Amino acid sequence: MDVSGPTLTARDRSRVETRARLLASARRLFAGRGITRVTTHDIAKGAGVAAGTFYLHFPDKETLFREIVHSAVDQLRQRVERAMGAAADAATAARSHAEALILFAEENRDLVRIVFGRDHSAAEVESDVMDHLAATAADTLQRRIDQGLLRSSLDPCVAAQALTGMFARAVSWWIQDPRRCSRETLIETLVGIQLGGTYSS
Amino acid sequence: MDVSGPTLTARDRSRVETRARLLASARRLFAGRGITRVTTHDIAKGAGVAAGTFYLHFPDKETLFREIVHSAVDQLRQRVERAMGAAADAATAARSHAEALILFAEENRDLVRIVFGRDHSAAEVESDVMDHLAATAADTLQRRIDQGLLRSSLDPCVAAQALTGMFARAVSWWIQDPRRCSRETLIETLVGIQLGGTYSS
Amino acid sequence: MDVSGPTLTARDRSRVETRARLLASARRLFAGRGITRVTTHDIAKGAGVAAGTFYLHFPDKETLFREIVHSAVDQLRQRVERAMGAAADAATAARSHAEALILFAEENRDLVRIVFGRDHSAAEVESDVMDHLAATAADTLQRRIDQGLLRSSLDPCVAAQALTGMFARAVSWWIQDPRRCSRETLIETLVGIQLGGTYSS
Amino acid sequence: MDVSGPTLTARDRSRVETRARLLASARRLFAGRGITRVTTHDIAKGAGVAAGTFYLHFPDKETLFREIVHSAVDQLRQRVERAMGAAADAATAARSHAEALILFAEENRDLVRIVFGRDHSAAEVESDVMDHLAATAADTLQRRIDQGLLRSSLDPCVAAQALTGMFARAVSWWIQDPRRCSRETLIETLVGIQLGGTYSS
DNA sequence: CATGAATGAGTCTTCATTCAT
DNA sequence: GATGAATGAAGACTCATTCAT
Repeated sequence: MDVSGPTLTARDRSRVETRARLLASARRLFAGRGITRVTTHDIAKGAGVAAGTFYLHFPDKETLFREIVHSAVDQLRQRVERAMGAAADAATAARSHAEALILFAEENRDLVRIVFGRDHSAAEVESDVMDHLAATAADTLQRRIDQGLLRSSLDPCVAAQALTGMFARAVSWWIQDPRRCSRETLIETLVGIQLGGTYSS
Repeated sequence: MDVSGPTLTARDRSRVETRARLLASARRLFAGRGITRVTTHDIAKGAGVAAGTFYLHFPDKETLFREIVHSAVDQLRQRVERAMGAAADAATAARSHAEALILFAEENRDLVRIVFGRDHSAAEVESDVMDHLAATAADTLQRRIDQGLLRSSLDPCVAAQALTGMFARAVSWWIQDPRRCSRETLIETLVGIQLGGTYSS
Repeated sequence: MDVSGPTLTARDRSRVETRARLLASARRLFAGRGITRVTTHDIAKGAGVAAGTFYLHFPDKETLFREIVHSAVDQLRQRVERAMGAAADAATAARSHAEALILFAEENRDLVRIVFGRDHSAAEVESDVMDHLAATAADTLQRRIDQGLLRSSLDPCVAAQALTGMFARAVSWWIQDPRRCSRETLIETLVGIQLGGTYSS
Repeated sequence: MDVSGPTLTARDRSRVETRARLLASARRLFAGRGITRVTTHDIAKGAGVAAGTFYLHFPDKETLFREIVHSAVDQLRQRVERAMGAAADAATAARSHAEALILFAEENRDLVRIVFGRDHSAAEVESDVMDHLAATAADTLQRRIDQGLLRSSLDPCVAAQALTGMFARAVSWWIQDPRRCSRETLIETLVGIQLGGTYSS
């Protein structure tokens, strides 16, 4: 298959593989025990390498965790963009957005639990993620304002924070135990609030 | 032996005072450095007592922190109840609710920052607070459903999580730096979303 | 004996004792293995206390070592001052000085070996000691210049460095193995150089 | 297979060059940070070779350092011998000796600082150097005794240690900051002590 | 010869918690 | 009740050294 020449030497491949195994080991352990209760030694052992090897690939546990989360956030953004790009009207867009978000959460339950769960030793990383998501949301809302789609009484920055908080909380609450309500109910409610608020008109 | 009232009272008073000083010392230090970077020794020293005394009043740092937060949450609930009880209609109630929340946050900036800020070593406590607030919100929403005030497409549990997440995020974002927007803008937007969603009708 | 009241409580006494035992343990271990090959754990164990106790008394190994050395240097200075104060003329003073130095070295062989020996992980501490001794020597020489006792072709600063280096090297060489020459020979030679140089007139 | 001369020579040359670059890299780094704070990785990287290559040329850091120092000491000895060989009388010899020493120190400031400076992680190497220099000095002094040039009250071994210590300390003190006194003053004082001691006759 | 990824023993340091006084 | 010295488990991180390629 890979006939593109020696882009990766055997050594490079091994390096990349070790790194990947450390990443996988960390993700697995973090999901099970939370970040603080996992040591760099645990991660190395879980990856089948020596303790020192960890530091050949990551400066510390925090940085490794950031990398895991950031790559996930990147994926999420791509998904959401693709989902919303295809939407014809506001209602469809809101629904696509919610569906993409929830699907992603289902496919990355471990990560959502680590980042938003009770033992979020995730600390600053959760903040970074939220800031990032909120910033993206603010951009989107600004565009809607320009298109006259947003209610004029809303401030885009505040609304971005509000919606980000709303989704993060609702989705992570649901993913904690998906039996809490049907996926459809979750989507309906989240989309409903966006489209018409909470009060019956 | 010594069964005389005053002595016991004096003892009790001193006990209560020591406890209060520990609480105050902890709150002050937590606000400045975040929970993980404050040791029980720091708290004791800040309260002017010996290290061991801490354990005469609290089993551990976590419990002490819980107590600080829980008493604050209690206050908050009383305020919100009082504020909303006086409201005539849905719009007024939503506004009163938002105002009470924001006023409380302003009066307890330290605490909000500790619980919801970047370095939320608050960990599980934030979760507890959110769960508590969401449960209260769910009750309120259920009552509104019974009164036919809530949109029928909304699930009260999901909506409660969503609104709690929305407020927590928006208010803690604003309190981090109140120059980010005027208090009025914040209130308008949060109330606006509840009353009519984000899209212009 | 100690009827001066409770200047030291039992607790203080225990604290002081622990500290003293750590100091003694360190000195013993340093002499045997050199500083770098002694860990704080070793010192604690040697003193019969737990590892953490070390840090209750000293911020680190280096500081502990400095304290050992500085108190010894203080003693040395007192001895030398006393010895030279009683001297009538230059020749007597030089001899008293050398004798005091050598006596001190004999009584503190361990320390001399640690500070000036082969494995002087003593590092900066040796430098500090030498700087200190040289500064003291410079003062003494300056006084002699004022009294017209010193040869006019000598710079007191340079001479202070030279004499300090001379004594440190010769004495630590001898203390390494006192059978290398008799104490009298050592003294004679060191005093002789000071009084008349190395060449026969 | 390849037994042709030139190839082998090229190989050898590359081997010699790699070795030289490691030596140069080490010397540069040692001067800047002191020995302990330079790792074998640093040295290899500074020489533009891989970490493992280091061990193809030197068994360890210590040995490499010894080599640097020993070659310098060899140079020094040659210089001093040449300088003193030409001297007609004792006074001239002493002056030539001092001048050669100081000139060498000026040309090898880095090395002097590493070996004798504050952070002499040089450890045992300084001792070796001093022992070597002292042994050489002892030989010289013995020869002078045989010629009747040395004061009879001096023991050549002790005097050798004393003079070695004197020069090492004074010269390294001066080289640390040559503005401390003029080169002439330094020479005058060191020669003066050798020729007539410290006291005015 | 050179490479550089991997090794893993070795240390320092922190801090919640206990307990004799 | 208060004290504060002592405890000791726990974890992060370094770096000389090896060895398969």
